[in-house]
Amino acid sequence: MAKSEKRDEIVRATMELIAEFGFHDAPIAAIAARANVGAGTIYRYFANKDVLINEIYLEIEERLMAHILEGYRSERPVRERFLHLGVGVLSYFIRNPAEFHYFEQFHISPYGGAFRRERLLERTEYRDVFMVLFQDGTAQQVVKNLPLMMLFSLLFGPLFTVAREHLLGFVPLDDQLIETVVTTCWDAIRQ
Amino acid sequence: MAKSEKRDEIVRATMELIAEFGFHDAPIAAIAARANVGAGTIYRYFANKDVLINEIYLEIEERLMAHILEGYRSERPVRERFLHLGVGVLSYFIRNPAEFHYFEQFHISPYGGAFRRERLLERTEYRDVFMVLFQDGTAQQVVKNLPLMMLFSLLFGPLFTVAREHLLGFVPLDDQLIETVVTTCWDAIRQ
DNA sequence: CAATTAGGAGTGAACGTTCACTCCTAATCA
DNA sequence: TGATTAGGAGTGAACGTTCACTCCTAATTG
Repeated sequence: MAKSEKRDEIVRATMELIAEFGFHDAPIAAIAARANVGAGTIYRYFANKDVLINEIYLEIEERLMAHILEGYRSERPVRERFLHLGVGVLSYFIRNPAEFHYFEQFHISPYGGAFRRERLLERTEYRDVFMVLFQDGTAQQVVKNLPLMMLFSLLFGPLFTVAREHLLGFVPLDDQLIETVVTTCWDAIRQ
Repeated sequence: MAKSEKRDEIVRATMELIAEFGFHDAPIAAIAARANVGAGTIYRYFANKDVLINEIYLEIEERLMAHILEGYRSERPVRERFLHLGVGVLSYFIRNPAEFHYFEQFHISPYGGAFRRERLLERTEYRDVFMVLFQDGTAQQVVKNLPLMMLFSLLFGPLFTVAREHLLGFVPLDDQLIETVVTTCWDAIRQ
């Protein structure tokens, strides 16, 4: 196994276990077993469990961004960009359940709150692309004039909730319905 | 202290600690200390920690329902009922931060998934009032013809996300903006 | 063969849970 | 009515278990 393969296995194993059992029930011993490495090996790649947990979040964010920015054209109309990004987020997560559950649990837990507070002033690709989109939208008066974070919430709230319901088996999602959900979110924020 | 006062103190302490530190960092010792009871006392009221955690969720749900059903008139038009319930949920949670954070963490964690699966076939006041509302809406063709759980998601997704952003200090919410958020959700689901 | 990396038994701390005991209240008795 | 006893809620030290993390040996690499 190549060096970075081991790191990847640890990340994958941790993500899967926390997605399935939660932060409170994913001990290092279980992570090591699922990753097929020794417990000590984990500490060669990560200073401690908290660092591991935080880094996984960053990795998921990166992969998600890479996916939704594929084919994204910032010169297109606001509505088209909105649909592209919304569909991108939703389709990525329902194709990657473990990443989704991990992402959500992290985001809602005190980890997520602390993380976002530290990041408040940082510029991130993640924030920028959505910020620019919504700013364009309000400037062109095609989007309601609401606080930026509220527009965020009106997109991500439904997306995450629908993804969760789908993954729990409470609502069937296909490409057609994904499109419908995002269009419906657009109906909410459009002027 | 009357008998049930102790139970209430335990519930309150657990809720606050889990809201602030998460499931993984709210040990029984800390709960007992904050509730001003002995550790053993907790086990006179709850069989074990898992039972305690699940019962608190039920209690929050009850209190929330009691709040939003106050003044609810099921004979009024769909839009008016929708606004009443939406505003009720959002205003309850931003006035009760610990309950909100607890509710969210529970809901998104594996606890929540297991809980909802067990409950699938049960009838609950909670489900009924929203189900009837959305059924009326689609029957009267004032609401989009979408799966019930998707209509749920299009209301609760934004509400919870906005509440979270507000409680983390990322968006200021007043009665005026609460009304705006719910109206905006209505724009999403209305035909 | 030296240097680096991996492994997993070992470690002390912290965990949920228990249990022998202490009050305090209220029923019973003289 | 005052004295005695019974009952049960409350307690926190103690228990066995599990945890995150360390450290020394073994394996691998160049």
